[in-house]
Amino acid sequence: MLSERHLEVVLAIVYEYIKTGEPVGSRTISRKFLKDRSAATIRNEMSDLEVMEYLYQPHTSAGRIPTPKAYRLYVDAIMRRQRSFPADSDGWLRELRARRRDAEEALGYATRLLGKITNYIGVAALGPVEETVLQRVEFIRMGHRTALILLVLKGGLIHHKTVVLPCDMTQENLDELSGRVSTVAVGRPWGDVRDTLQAYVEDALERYADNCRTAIREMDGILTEQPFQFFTGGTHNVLGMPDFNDLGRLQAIMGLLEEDESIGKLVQGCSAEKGLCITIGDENPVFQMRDCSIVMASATTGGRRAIVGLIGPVRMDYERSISVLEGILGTLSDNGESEEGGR
Amino acid sequence: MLSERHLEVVLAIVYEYIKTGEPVGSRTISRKFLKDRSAATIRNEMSDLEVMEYLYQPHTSAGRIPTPKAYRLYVDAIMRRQRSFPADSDGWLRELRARRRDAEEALGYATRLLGKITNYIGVAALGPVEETVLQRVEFIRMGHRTALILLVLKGGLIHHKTVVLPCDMTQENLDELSGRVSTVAVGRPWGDVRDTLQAYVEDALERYADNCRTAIREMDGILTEQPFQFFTGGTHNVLGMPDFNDLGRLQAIMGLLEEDESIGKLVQGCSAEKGLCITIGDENPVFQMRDCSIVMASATTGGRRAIVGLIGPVRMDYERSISVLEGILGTLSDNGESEEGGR
DNA sequence: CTTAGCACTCCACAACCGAGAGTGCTAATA
DNA sequence: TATTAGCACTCTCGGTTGTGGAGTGCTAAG
Repeated sequence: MLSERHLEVVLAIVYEYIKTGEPVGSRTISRKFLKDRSAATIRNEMSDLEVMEYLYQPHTSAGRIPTPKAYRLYVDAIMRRQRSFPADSDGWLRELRARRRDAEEALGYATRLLGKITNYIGVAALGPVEETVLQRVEFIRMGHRTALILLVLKGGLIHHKTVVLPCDMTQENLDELSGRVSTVAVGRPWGDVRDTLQAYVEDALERYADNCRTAIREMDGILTEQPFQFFTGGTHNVLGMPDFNDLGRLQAIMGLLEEDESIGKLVQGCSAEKGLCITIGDENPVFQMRDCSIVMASATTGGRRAIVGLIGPVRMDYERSISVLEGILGTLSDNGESEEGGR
Repeated sequence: MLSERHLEVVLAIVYEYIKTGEPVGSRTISRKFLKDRSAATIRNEMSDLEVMEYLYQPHTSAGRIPTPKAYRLYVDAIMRRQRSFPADSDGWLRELRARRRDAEEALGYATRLLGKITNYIGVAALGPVEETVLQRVEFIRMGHRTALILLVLKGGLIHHKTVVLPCDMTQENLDELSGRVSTVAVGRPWGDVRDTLQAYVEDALERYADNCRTAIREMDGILTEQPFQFFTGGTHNVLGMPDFNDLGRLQAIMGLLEEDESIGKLVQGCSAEKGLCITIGDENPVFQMRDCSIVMASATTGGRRAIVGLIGPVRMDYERSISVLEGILGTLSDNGESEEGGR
């Protein structure tokens, strides 16, 4: 198995390779990290590590490059360490805090910020509100047989949708309808009242039964579907990187980041577990991203689950990425001020 | 000046260069376009065109490449021609039409669609509503001293903003306030009623004067600022293109497309004049876009001014781009069905 | 177990060369 | 006078060759 020194060597190689991007030779390790051992000794270790699939050589007589397996080792190691905020992003964090009121705007800004600070790609997914409690319901007549459904949720989130009703209604009728719906539905979780409401309108409002059914169906659609929203920022950052010199692959990646479903797939691994989550290279569910790693974490902002992350090359600076992400996340999340690791 | 044949030659060169991307030689022109003239004759013309700055050579003994000046000539020429819809995008247009109800969603989809069909970058800017007529005003209490301002405009556009008031108010007070504001402001252009409203609340509601002033100020902010919204789609399309082999420049371009102001600058040239508008290479106001051309046009969708465009390399297929853009725009714009050129 | 020494491998880079495409010029032609 | 054929010249592109350097694997000695 892995001896203590094997571990030292492989971690050193990952560290060095992340910094330089060049295959790492035995001399380098001997000179910079394990000063009391000669290059030849290191070479033997490296040879072992190669058969264990922690390293590989692009060709004989080149240095070694870490495999995803080695990165995993490295990442697990630094996850145990304590980190501190990067100092340079303080001003931006203030700016971010100012936008925290609107979750969508905040996440949009956060992704751009992540991109700017780290030079990787920032991504975010904003989930539905944790508990959907209606605060206000309005039906507004827009034209013949079309009405605007307007729902204000507790917490200030607003949903609206223009719908076509089976038959025309005056604004007065609609007001009456929204009044009745309000008395039943406002202040309680939607899940609890939906069926009650259904029964109630069937019973009391048989005059507009069709319209009511449509309206409630639409409301239910709005409130239970509540799709994730996705954000990206700084996609252009990875353009110059030597790790992405294959433009075809890079194009595939950029293409994915324009589709909501793909981003959804990427972050879904994180949605389960709490806290930081890192997928390296081909660990992640979309094969086009095999050259990328994703560092992500979840938070609650404005009562909604959010996943914020960074996409970079497998050879990304995980340590710094984690720090920055935690900084952003701390600022973003509902339990306010810096709450972890801080300086 | 430009003789008839000079023109023929330069147009042929642009046409051929757009198709192949290779410098065009005199033989090619003689063989494919001006069959009754020899290569030597064409060479003389080309020499003239070079001193007139319509063409240039990347090096001696290469063919000629058109300058922006030549592209301008070419574009002006094809603008005069009648075009027909590209047949292949019919299914997508139907899809687009289905989303026309919500201008924002429609434009988002339109840019992605443009990207997909043309393999260039789709952009769009959505302006403010032409006439801001309030249909409904609500103030909703969210917490101590914070309230949600909810404005429904004629046409179905919704604005909302959470504001902090100078002093706390009950929901009843807020309802009264919104009732009063509604009676004055609903159904008339905001510009006409703002001052009336101001005077009225000062007069009749001196009890909440501070709050009213804040509320009206915020409303005015929402309704008069009404910033443009911007959309992009298919940014990854240009990645493989040989015209953008300088990754540094490409990165600058992609960076710009993430900033709203930059896109604003790019489309502002179009906002003035009606109809189609093409900027070629360094004609456009942002120097980083000197390798790009933009084909754009404006429309009205959902009562709002929209500018939709395509960004491609200077060597883009203008003819096809224009066709596609017109197709999209026709589907998108308020006066409904295909209204120009169409098959 | 560790290390110095050495032969070997392979890449990266530069120099070189020839083929091909296209031009400019000149002199002949209609 | 406008057009064209012919020809020498230039420049790029692709392939080949050669060299320096970095790094390895192996062996034998400490």
